[in-house]
Amino acid sequence: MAKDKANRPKARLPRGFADRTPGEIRRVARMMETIRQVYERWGFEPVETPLIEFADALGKFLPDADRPNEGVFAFQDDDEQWLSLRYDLTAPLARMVAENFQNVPRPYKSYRAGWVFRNEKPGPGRFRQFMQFDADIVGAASPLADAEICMMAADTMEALGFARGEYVIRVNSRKILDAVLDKVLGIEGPSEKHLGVLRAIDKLDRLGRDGVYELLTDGRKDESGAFTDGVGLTDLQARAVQSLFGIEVRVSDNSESFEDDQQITLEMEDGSAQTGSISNSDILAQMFRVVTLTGADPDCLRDLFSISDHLQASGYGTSRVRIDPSVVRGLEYYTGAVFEAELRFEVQDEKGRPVRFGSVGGGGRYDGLVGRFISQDVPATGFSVGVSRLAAALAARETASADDRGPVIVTVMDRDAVPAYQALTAQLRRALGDVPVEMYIGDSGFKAQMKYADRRNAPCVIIQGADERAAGIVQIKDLAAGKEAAEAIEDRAEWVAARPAQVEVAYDGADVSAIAAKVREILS
RNA sequence: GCCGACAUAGCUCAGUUGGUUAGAGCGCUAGAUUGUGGAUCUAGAGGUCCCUGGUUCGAACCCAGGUGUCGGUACCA
Repeated sequence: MAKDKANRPKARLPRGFADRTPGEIRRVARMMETIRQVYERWGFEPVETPLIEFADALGKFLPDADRPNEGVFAFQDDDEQWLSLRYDLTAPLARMVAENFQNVPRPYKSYRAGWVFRNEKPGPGRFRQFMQFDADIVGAASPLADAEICMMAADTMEALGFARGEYVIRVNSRKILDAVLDKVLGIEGPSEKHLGVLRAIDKLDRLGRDGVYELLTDGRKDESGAFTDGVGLTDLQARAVQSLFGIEVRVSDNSESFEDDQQITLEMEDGSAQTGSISNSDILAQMFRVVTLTGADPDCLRDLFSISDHLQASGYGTSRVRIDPSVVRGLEYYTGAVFEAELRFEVQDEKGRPVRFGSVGGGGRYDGLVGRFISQDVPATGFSVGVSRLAAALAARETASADDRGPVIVTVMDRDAVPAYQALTAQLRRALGDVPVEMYIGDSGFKAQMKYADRRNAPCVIIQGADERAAGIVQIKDLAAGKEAAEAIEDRAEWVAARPAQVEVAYDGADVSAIAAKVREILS
């Protein structure tokens, strides 16, 4: 025990990191297995890379950069080379493919899961260590690959238990953004303004259309009074940008079903709304109209038209994968299609406030990433599931799930009989298969053992004292049923005498079948 | 990084225009109950009142600086 209060370390966790509970761990493990099965069925194969890479292999933060620790956890090896904890699973894959370029089949379809780390300010539901589950196709330039990723993402969401309409995979293309911005801004290629516009659009869901307009023009003051610089577009330019990216596609309130080509509402920049049966082709037609109005080359829409066709051919309509011009994402390395998996339902947190989970995954085409390492262009596209956020969403929907359940506990009434309890525990464990069973191994009395069982969330406890042993029986107490009965407790003496939720079962010291049968009944 | 709020028991928080032994609820440990978690009653344990300095006869309270937490915002390859 630490007697020296002044100098003992404080038990604490760095911001943005979290301990994980039994329920979470089991839930995530089950989810990951589900995702894995979907990916395998689509013909993807597993591959794993380490948590640590050379810093220069991960991106723009080079060992000699001013602040090698900005955004990424980095440290120097004993040979002074900078190493980094990976911040996503895409950059390491690109490195791995480039390093083994001669040996991988192309197109190379692979998946991997693991912890990634970001050294940035955490927020609610955002951590500095979190789990991602990626699937990527390297070496396929065709929109077929993008369409496949989108469809598989939709399959994954449904396999995880999200009904059609509870989620949607939204798709857009960076090429359209690039082409239209070149025209509107009058600047070819990437620029400060260009980036600023994309960042502003990316905040549409949080700030709303007016907030985005402020960011596009003169800047915006947030609720704490801090000021964010605007991009400095003219009113005309800002409105031109919003005419394309401001097309909001939302499910109309009276839509009960989530069939394909459902009733949806298109809100136009001029404030009008058009409601009707709208398909991805309809959305594309709308985008085509706006693109040509800005004078941009409509060829930028080619990929999305192609993806739309492939989706339709495979029977994936707007209820699953929907083209949406407001998707921006991952600003730096995406070169074409971009995807985002969005949850469309709300849940309440423990304080009753509504929580929107929003984006739980995303990805896109990154044709330049592998090419950074070798003198060859290698097209690639992929998708990443934010496992931690998804798990939080699933947990918030479920109440008291089996994931939280503890073991059946054999209590120790008299210490002298421990060998008999051990025998009973071993027999029961064998008879119950995958149901966990344990004997109480602490030092406390019987009452404390019941508290322990309660805290472990045990489904039931096995009780055998001298009386029971003499009579050839054990008591089985159903803790959950007991808890329910306890709501009506008035007088303790009566309550204890009645022994609610407790049954006697025959046990001769060898045959646990009757006990096992009763336990199974309680578990079911 | 910028803006703001907050910092008292394990948790949620009260507190005094600056005054002596710093409180509540919940939780925890135990007793009432030789063998039953959750009800009730009782008792107990648990605090450098974030840190440092200043003002004062006297600071948990006022002032300054620091640190930390939370929220917003920016960045997010």
